[in-house]
Amino acid sequence: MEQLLIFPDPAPAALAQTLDLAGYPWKAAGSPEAADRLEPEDGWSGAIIGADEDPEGAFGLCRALRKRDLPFEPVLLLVTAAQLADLELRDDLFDDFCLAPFRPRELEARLAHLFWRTGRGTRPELVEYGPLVLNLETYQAAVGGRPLDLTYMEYELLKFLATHPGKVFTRETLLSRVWGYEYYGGARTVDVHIRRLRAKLGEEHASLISTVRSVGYRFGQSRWGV
Amino acid sequence: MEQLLIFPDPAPAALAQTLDLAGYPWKAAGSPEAADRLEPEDGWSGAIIGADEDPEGAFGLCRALRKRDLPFEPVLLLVTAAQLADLELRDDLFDDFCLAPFRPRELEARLAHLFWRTGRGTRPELVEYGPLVLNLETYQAAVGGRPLDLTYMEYELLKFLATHPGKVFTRETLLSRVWGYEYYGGARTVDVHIRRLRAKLGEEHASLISTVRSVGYRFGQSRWGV
DNA sequence: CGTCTCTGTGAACTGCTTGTGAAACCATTG
DNA sequence: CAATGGTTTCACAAGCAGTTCACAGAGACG
Repeated sequence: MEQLLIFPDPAPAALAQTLDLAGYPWKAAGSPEAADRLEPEDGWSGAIIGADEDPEGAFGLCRALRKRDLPFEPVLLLVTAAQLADLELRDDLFDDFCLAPFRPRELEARLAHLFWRTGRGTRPELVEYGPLVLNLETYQAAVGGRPLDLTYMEYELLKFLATHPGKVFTRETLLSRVWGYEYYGGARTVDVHIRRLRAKLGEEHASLISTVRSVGYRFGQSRWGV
Repeated sequence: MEQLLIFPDPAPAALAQTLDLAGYPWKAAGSPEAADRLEPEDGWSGAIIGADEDPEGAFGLCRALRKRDLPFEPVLLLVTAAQLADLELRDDLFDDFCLAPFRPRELEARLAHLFWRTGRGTRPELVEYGPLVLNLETYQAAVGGRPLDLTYMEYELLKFLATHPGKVFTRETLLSRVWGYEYYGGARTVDVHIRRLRAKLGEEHASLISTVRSVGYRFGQSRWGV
């Protein structure tokens, strides 16, 4: 069986012991670079990221994992009770979480359930909204049946917006969530990428992205009902 | 928002309290038949199934929910530590689980994440008063079902008023609370914005904002019914 | 090493938002 | 009824936020 990626390095004793007892092979890595270096031929089967000691490093690793091409590995986050509130805006960085300190039985159950449901292909590889379709596996996009030729950042920005339809994001939020938390750039960057997206979407669908003056940008229409 | 289905009936006090505090509407049902009978028009938005007291009934309900046609509702299972082993062969009956007794924060976080990954988004933060609805996430407003096209300051002013219904604010207070504490502007500024708001609310609803002569403005009815 | 595309930024341009003064209007009071 | 003080309405100008454009550095690729 493929290996699990553990953060941080060295792996917390309780975690290592639990995984060994449960029969999961694993390797610890302390950074995205280390994770790349240690990665098995056929990729990681999943990751358990401890966020209790070094939250920044932990979320950075999550982000790095999510940015990679597929195959996609399920991410289980270990957090303290105090960190629960922080998860709110980071839903896209993990697939399940477990409170630390954890019960070995609970962690095992979560791992088993996580593998079960990702093995089932529960993860949506398509993002659809109205005429827009994003294929997350092939990095392709289409609107109204017409394929879109998007660059990397354009795709990432559109993906983020399309997975949160209706919600308004400030430029700062977009910069941190799409470009990265450490990124420090001007707000014009966002404007111009929005403009390029609208141009590629074509006149007909340019209105998929609307401007909310003095606030930011919104993709699609509001969702009053849900 | 649609309602959550709770098992068993009556709902455990801790669960009911947590959901009420978090703002999730819910109904308890003790059997698949009761769940069908109580189901809202637009279906359940999800289910929280307590399996600690009556495991057979709980899993029976899960099975019944999974047998139904779409729409598919996410199922969160509450289990005791002793029951973790039972989950092994029942992966298909639930989408996430939480150990009981649970921490309210953890349950909330699991609900939010569950809704996020099943594509239902989180609950929109709404401010409602009579026919008026403000969606704080999408920066949209509607009155009597009709969308309002408000500018930034109009929206901010209306939001402030609508979150303090019945209370009278002087122009000075509004200037400092809505425009900012350091803002020094004329009192006419408030008047004109109130006027623009009333115009956009339409003749029918313009009276939502009433003038209190020599004092200021009030949103909604006074608490004395006058 | 050269070429090409992608990406970020400064600057000009445009249109809408916003604040303001003045005038009309209204309620209250003497 | 007239006087007064407060409110509504109007029109307009200044400023600001968003759009658009052109360009240069970075990075990928052959």
